[in-house]
Amino acid sequence: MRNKVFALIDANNFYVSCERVFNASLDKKPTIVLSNNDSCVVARSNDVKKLGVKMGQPVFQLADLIKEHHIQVFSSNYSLYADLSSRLMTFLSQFSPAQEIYSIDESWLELTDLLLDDLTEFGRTIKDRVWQYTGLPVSVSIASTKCLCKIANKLVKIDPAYQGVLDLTSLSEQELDECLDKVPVEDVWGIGYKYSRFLSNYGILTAKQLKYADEKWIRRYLTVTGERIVLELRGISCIPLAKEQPPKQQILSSKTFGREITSCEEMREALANYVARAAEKLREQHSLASSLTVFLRTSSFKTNSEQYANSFTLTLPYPTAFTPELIKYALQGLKAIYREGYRYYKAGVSFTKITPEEALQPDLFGEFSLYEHYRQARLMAVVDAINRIYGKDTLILAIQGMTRSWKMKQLKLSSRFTTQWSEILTI
DNA sequence: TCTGGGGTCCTAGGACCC
DNA sequence: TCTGGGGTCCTAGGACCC
Repeated sequence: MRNKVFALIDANNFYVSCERVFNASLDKKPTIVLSNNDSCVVARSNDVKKLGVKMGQPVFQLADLIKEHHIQVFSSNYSLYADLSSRLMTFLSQFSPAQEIYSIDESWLELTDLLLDDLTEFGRTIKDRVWQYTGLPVSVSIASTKCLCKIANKLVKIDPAYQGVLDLTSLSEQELDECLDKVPVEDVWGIGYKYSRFLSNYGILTAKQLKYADEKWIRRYLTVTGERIVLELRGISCIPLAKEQPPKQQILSSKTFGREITSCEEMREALANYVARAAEKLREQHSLASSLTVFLRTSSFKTNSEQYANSFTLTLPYPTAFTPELIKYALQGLKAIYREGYRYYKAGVSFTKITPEEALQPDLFGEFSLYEHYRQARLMAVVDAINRIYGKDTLILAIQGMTRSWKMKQLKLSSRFTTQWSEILTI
């Protein structure tokens, strides 16, 4: 059997690069993008990385640095990033019939059957064309397994000599091992904080050492996923390309509030909004949910005030994606766990036991009526269509509230250049 | 003052079945 | 004396990812 060939295309500093697409003045300026509520750093330009700013670092710790280096600061503009991501993925799909969209800024292409004789050249073509057509800088890494692609991706970002493209399939086994020796074990895809600490206790510190570890021993302590990583490092492909996106088995909507919530009224309003958002996602993938979990918590960073966290799971009498129904049950769950006297900073809702809408089982004896179900589905389809065309939250339920003073902070938001006519770039 | 959000996979253990 | 063997399904918890 012929060895497989995969390419991983990964956008560099994706959120920062998105901000730069429509704002050329940012090109040479150090720039960061913040998480929800403008709290943590989630994307950094290269010069900011060099200043030692860490992924996930709270921005309040950086006040001096931002002033000193004139760092440009942006709130997360997900409408913009999602749209540019979709352009990028569509553009990449022309380079191979087999594509897996892995995250908002990463895509795999399988190149096994393409019979390319110069893979590095092919990688350069992808990189240059993406830049030309989307304005996004990407790195391309090519290898015989997905795990090795991820390794190549680390190397390509460390060493500018590769100029953004690295093909590991052209290397001899010995050259490959030299590369693996440069990668710390915690940078291997699938090895997180706990596993890397465990492995280093046994003297396994690099990707190369993991490659030559006893796979049976690894399986015992790192389960079958660990064994797969070892085999993938040896060039045996165990993680196939996932072309189809299976429907989600869990849909979650949760946020920290812009300020702490202390009244049940506001909590009900916030929760209703989270349910509405999650229900939209549910309908987007044509699914129904039959289980719902509500959770809330106080801030664990506030050590001086009393802590409380709880969750409540309900099983619904029948699967549904009807927002008013889901809100009704979520509020029942909330009633069971809400306690007066705490300062809540986060809440959310999660749907599980998700089934496709066409697999709906009519209930002979219960309160469920198929006729009612279709009426509800049509109503939601109209609401979703209106919100899609005229902007989200054009139509909402009264309980979702008009002021939403608890909403998250986004003080440094750029324009939604590509998805809102009113915010289109003017020259 | 201030600390993200949304997912997946795997395993162990309990309940239950014939 | 001696109390089976082989399964499935579900959930919680722990690991990981971007």
